[in-house]
Amino acid sequence: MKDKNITIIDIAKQLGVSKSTVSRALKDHPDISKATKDRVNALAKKLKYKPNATAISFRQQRSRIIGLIVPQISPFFFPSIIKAVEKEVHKRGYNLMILQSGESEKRERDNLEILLHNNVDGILASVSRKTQNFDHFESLIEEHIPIVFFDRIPKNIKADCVLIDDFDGAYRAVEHLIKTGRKKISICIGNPNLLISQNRLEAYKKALNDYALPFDDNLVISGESTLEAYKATDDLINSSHKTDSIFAISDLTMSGVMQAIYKNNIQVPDKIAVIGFCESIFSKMYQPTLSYINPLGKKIGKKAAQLLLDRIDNEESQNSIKQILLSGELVINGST
Amino acid sequence: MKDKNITIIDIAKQLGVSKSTVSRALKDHPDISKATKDRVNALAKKLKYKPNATAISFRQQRSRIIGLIVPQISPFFFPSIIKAVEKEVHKRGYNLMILQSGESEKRERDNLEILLHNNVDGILASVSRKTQNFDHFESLIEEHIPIVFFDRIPKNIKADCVLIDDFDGAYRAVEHLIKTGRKKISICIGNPNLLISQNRLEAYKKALNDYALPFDDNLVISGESTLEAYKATDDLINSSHKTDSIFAISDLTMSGVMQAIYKNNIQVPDKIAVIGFCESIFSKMYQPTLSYINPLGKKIGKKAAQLLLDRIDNEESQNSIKQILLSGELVINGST
DNA sequence: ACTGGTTGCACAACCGGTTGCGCTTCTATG
DNA sequence: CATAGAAGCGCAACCGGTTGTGCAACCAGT
Repeated sequence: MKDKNITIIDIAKQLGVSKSTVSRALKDHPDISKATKDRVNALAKKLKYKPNATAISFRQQRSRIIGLIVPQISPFFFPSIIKAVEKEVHKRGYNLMILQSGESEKRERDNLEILLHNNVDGILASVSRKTQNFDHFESLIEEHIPIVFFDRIPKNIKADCVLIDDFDGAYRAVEHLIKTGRKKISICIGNPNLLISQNRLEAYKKALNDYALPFDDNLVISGESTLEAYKATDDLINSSHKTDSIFAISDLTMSGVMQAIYKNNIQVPDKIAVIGFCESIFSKMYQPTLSYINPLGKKIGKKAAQLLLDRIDNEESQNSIKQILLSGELVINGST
Repeated sequence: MKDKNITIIDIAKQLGVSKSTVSRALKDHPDISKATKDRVNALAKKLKYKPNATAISFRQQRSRIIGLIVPQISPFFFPSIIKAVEKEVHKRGYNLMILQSGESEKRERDNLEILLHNNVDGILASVSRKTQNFDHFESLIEEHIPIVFFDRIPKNIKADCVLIDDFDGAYRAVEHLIKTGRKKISICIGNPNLLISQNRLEAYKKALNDYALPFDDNLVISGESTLEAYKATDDLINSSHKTDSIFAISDLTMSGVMQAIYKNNIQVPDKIAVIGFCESIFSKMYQPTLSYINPLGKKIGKKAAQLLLDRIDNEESQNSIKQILLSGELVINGST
């Protein structure tokens, strides 16, 4: 039970003016004399008046809240996205309501409901891995609720999207391995159904092909979780396929790969080189520090937020749908 | 620009009843006949009526939003806290607005302002490392805004708190090292000004004392960041002090410690045993997997949310201030 | 003195629900 | 048959700002 807040009515009464005058005085409206404005501002300050955001949201029919749906807050590059989104959004006078789907389609739908109930002015979303049916997002678009997808986007969606250029990044990672003399390059993908796995695998194939290296199905392993990636890598290492390098397409798979490497006491990069597609912070958690393609969470967050806010703020010229591809950065460290 | 939403007035008009009747029908008020309720509910469903949460917040003078302030979303156990808080809060019909202070006192104050502007019904907070002056929190308490602190709490604050039992956990970690035969036990703390560092260091001293081991200042190292912890550990390893085990009091220091260990090619646990005070997921990122005290983010989040919601929902019996200590769990893995 | 324009403010509607109160109409009871 | 009470619904105020409109007071120009 909070104490009652000061309202413009309190100020109006004490000053013997109407509440509309107070309202306009506070917003420096030209209709109000300087003398009145000064009196109002002085009293407002004295009483520690805080405008009631709920009342304003209600009146304006806009909450100045942006909804953000992510699969998970934590692993691994979402935090940097969130940070960037938060910064951009605050800069333009909005706030953020962050919800996690936990990779569940049901919770994703529930979260969308929550955001709508809270009258968010727009939504930023990265879809859950398990979501198969995207009609909850499609109906938002039909209702013209501004929405921008990032990183994990629904198939064939008619909305703004901001993406890592998976293909480009993966290609450069593999190319880097090739250029440092590797011949039996493995790739550890995540869930094969994810677009991200597919794209990065395609790039891997293309790079091999471009450099005239054979594609060997045995060198493609997959693990949806760290543990699965660990097992798959362990199997690969102890198989007859003699890989000389591994490209791990995500933080989670990377973690699994490195565990297997430690377990088997493999020299990196002498015996096997490793390159990831991960956040810089994780590359530093291993020895030697890992080479990686940085997925640039910060850039994604900033760009996605900008697209959304532009769409909200400028009501016109919104017919064009923008799909933005951001290129990851290749950082070379001790593992290659 | 979103499409206009259906309101109870739309329903009322179509049905030829007043909006108060619609409102009551929707909430199953006894004054309304079953026939009318059925008609209202049917039409509401047909039109996909969604109550306007902003209007309700405004009228009820409560937002059903809980504000959550954390230093950072990511490293390392905040995600599990957030997840638990989110779950608890949703269960009781509230939503979460998450803000990060980024370990900055200014942003912590700004975030508090944002939450107040958004009329949150209560606040969960873990304070920034750099915050020295807590009057922004104290004035909240004076205004009787429900608030619960967790993990990092202001000194001498008169509010509910939920804490890890640092002392207990650290004691058990050191005790475990002692019982496995270590004699020259080091501790790597974070910022020495933090309560967490101080408490865990005290426990370390007490455990040594209880088991009749001498305290040696040279075995206490500190690193506020991973890099600093790395350097401090590296120095220690290459010094004459011959430590046989290290207790790292946080995820960040742990990461630094392990990097130094890898760099110096030290056998774990043969030459140096390592134990952390970290999330389970991080213990698995090293080889051998690390023994650790689990700070139980999930429990903290749940408990903190429950305390806050209880305080919000039951208006009475709120005079007592609760300070809750949760014990971490000792998990023994390959590193000790 | 009359007109036209400007200045500075008040009034009231409005946003979408909630809720106390009061008004019918119908039923039951003495 | 009169009347008390209940059932079912409408009216209007209210939450705290914002904003279109109206209008009095004043000034300058003719």
